[in-house]
Amino acid sequence: MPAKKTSAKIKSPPALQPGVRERLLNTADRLFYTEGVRAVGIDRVLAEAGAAKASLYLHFGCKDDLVAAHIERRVTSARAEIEAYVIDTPPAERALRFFDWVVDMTKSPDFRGCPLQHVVAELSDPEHPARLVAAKQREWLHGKFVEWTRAAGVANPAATAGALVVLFDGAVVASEHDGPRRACDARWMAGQLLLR
Amino acid sequence: MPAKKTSAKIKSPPALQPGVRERLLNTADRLFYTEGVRAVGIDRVLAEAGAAKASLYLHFGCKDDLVAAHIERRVTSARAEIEAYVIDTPPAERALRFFDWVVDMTKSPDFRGCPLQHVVAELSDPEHPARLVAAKQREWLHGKFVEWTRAAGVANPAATAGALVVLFDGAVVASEHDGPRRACDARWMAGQLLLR
DNA sequence: CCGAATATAGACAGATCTGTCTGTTTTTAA
DNA sequence: TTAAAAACAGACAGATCTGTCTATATTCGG
Repeated sequence: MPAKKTSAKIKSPPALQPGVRERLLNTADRLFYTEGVRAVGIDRVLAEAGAAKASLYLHFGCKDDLVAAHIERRVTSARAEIEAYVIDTPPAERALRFFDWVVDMTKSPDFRGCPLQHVVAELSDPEHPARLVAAKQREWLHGKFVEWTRAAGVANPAATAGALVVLFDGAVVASEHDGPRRACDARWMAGQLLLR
Repeated sequence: MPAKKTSAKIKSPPALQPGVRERLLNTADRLFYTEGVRAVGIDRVLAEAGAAKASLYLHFGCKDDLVAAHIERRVTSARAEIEAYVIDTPPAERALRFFDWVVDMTKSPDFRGCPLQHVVAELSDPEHPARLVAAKQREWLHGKFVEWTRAAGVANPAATAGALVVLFDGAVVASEHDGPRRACDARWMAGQLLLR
């Protein structure tokens, strides 16, 4: 019996693989983004995560909440990425710098559009928990645009911020369809809008 | 038994209701757009169309092809609408006029985004018949933008056309999330881009 | 060392999905 | 009038979906 303990000790130098919750979320995040939240069933997630069904329902309650957690993770990581991306740029130039990040993102080999837009397309109920998270993120982004356009000293920061939201959405969707060149088009247009 | 025939004659002054194919497509088009192509099952379409399952599979072959027919219909009607909308506008101003149409569309009470974008979000396979139809429509729209920007006499028609594609996509997506005000933002930006 | 918490494994229920097939009824056309 | 074509009605198969439940194994703190 001590043998078991020994093997257990060897097995867990703190964590050889992440905890089951993390594993589930990693897998769900990848599959949901790649194939769509309605196209991917729970059994798929469980199998690829190597987890038990009870674990999923213990940690997330139901599939809808797992989808929401997936969106939540995307939102959190996007915010951190963006903040880090513009941190070394003078505030006045951050709005334009942001579109460099967008271009980079669309050039990533596994880029497949915006998970927030996908979730809105797939889930028609605006009260779905995942959509509530998405809506908050849109407010956050709009707020950032207001902040950056103010810093840039444009004539009408509020209106310009709205325009930049359109440009961002367009860059992502159009790049999903036509490739990253569209994100470059968007960046160029943002420059036109800001540098005057 | 002649009574039956009589009632049949009365019943069909050529067509009191449209043919079954048309009825199916009407219903599918509405449901697919409103709730999503994966969220709506065949039985739903059959029930609301008042049609038999055999009719659906006779006329459309499989669900994927019904989805493609739904997109095809949207594409056809959009082209006709757009052509009609700009017909009385001088060619040089048609690009901008087009964004008036976009604003109108986003103000429609049952506007819920672009069915083509939705289908791309929902169906991850780029070879899905519905996505092939959508891809063609994007080419068509881009071609229109090239035509209109040429007529407008801008410096670089090709580049401007690409930018307008981004603006269009952004207008539709952002309006789906934030309301038609975003389409107005897009129209304003299109004006900035074209009037010089 | 032991009990509580956590995870696994998988059966199960109940619903729903696409697609096929068999009949019956209605419509249409010769 | 009659035969072929079209539509209806719905059973059925087979797969898949979410969510619950039971039973067993593992992990870990006290």
